[in-house]
Amino acid sequence: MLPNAAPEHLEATVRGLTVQTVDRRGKYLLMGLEGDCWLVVHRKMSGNLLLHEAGDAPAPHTHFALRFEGGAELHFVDPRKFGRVYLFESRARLDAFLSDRLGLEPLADLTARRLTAHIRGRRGRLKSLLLNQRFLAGIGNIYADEILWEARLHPERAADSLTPPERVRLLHAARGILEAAIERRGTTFAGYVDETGARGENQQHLRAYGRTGLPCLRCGRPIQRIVIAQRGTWFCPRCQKRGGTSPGRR
DNA sequence: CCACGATCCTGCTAGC
DNA sequence: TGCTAGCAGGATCGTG
Repeated sequence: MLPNAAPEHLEATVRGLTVQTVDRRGKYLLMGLEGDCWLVVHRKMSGNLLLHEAGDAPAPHTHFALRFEGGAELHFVDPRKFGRVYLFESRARLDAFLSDRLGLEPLADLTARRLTAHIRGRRGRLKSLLLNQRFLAGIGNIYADEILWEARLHPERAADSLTPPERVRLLHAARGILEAAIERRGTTFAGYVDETGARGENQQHLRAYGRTGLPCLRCGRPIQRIVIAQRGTWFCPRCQKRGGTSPGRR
């Protein structure tokens, strides 16, 4: 789980340094330590970061822990072992890593003008594009489906075929879905919990993801499941027409 | 630029 | 009840 640092090197480098900042870029958690040193965590599919008291027995599948002065410990628990912890020894190297992988932040950088410029020449399907972290950073399978449902856009629409009003709908849906999910402290399906072990609430508000056969909450038509880019994809075949115009319009 | 499949892992569950 | 195949919130790489 340490792709860019040997465990001994990471431990020796980080030991004794104060955590000065905690931030996020896409799905990467950024811990800024003294001396321009950066610990970066990606939870991938099954990782959880849990705050423990010193001496608490680590949960099964605990692969990494930081012990702080005063006795708190931050444990990285990840059954599937897809999660990763990176060490960067300067902000410049961290930024190079991030900018290689991540596009615009939907909650910070996204404007209609930038979306328009960014989407030009993208002939792939909307769903695939939303999952592409180099396009927009931080959107995963659940929120991609929720965003497209909210925007009333078919997941297989060619991205560069969107009209200006459709792009505005996509932009507003991306912001709105992510803001609401954050407000509800995340979406807990299999095991996601926050650092205190608390589950999110957003799974109670999903309108497309996982709702095969259940009535669309806008029009009543059953939600349909297809597969795009090897990922389950849920949408309303009436509200999210391939061609564009949908019943909620006008 | 894009689609697809394989890959890294373990846990859960639907179906037999 | 017990077994097993298939699937899962992600990202990367190779092939075409």
